[in-house]
Amino acid sequence: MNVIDESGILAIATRLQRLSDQLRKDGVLIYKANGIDFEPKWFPVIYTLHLRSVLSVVEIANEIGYTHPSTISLLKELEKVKLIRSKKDKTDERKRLIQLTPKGQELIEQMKPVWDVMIAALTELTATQNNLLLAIAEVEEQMKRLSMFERAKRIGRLTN
Amino acid sequence: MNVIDESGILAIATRLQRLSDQLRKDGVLIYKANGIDFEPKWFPVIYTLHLRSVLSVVEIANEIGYTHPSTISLLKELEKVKLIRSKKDKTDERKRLIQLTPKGQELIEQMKPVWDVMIAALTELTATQNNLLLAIAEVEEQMKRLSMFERAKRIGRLTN
DNA sequence: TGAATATATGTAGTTAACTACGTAGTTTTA
DNA sequence: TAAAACTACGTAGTTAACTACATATATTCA
Repeated sequence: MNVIDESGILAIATRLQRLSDQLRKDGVLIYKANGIDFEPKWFPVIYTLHLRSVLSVVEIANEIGYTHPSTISLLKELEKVKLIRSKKDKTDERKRLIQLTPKGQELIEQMKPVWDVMIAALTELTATQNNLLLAIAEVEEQMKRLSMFERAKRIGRLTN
Repeated sequence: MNVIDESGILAIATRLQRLSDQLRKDGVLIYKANGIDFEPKWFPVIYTLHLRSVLSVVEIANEIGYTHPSTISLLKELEKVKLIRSKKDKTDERKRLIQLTPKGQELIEQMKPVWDVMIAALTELTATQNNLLLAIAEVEEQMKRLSMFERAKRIGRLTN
């Protein structure tokens, strides 16, 4: 992938995605090597419920930064493997309240030492001159102030 | 997305992907605002052909770091909108040689000033304390030396 | 030189996110 | 207090990458 590396910042979206994919694939391998039946894509939901215990579908979606349909399909999977369960909110019939099952809580306890190993491996990987995690946070912050599109408009004085 | 931001490095794959998506979406808007009919996902192929002029399917796939089936589907789209064309390699009948059409070359000339604006906007966005592009390159380099999985094995002394 | 292996391309099906749209409750307001 | 607007959830269909498999041509080697 010479050309993409050399094209510099224009291909940054491609490179971000590729890096994300690679890390996620390694995540799968690490869980598997530890005998844990868990997919990295479930992490945001499970971790959120670990911290907040009972949340509605949309609350989870907001916490993890996904759309609610994406969240619903994750929740369906997690319900199927019995890591979470849900019940109607009695005070607001529109809402479905989600929480971990005992099995889900046990799995989290099993995963905690694996998470520690992952944190260590990731910290090692990203402890370079320019820290990736900090760089992401900084760029997210910059984008909150003014998106790439807004910046391009300003720079290029677009009519639109 | 409070929880994900707070969960730190464990959710780094999720955050990388989200950032990539946002940048790509803004890319679409910027092309559109400049009256250019171009999708950011086409960039790697088009930019590669711009630099190398004639390549086979697999050569392009390697340059852009995608699998060849993904590359084939991009090439199909690009052929449909007549930005590229292909012909059989006479010395090796297995190969299909791909190149830009005149329309493709014209479009590149049209896009160049837009690319400059994008480069400026992205440079502005990522010129923070920890430079995102450099951080990516550094992590890619680290992963080439030893993947996250290998590091986790070493750290956790896994049996597998 | 023919059999085995390797390479190039292609197809089918999967995945994990998305957008667009619909419905049912809840809240606000005229 | 009925209509309008909003909120929560769900479904259907799309997208952009992937893996697995199939086939045709080229190369290597016994």
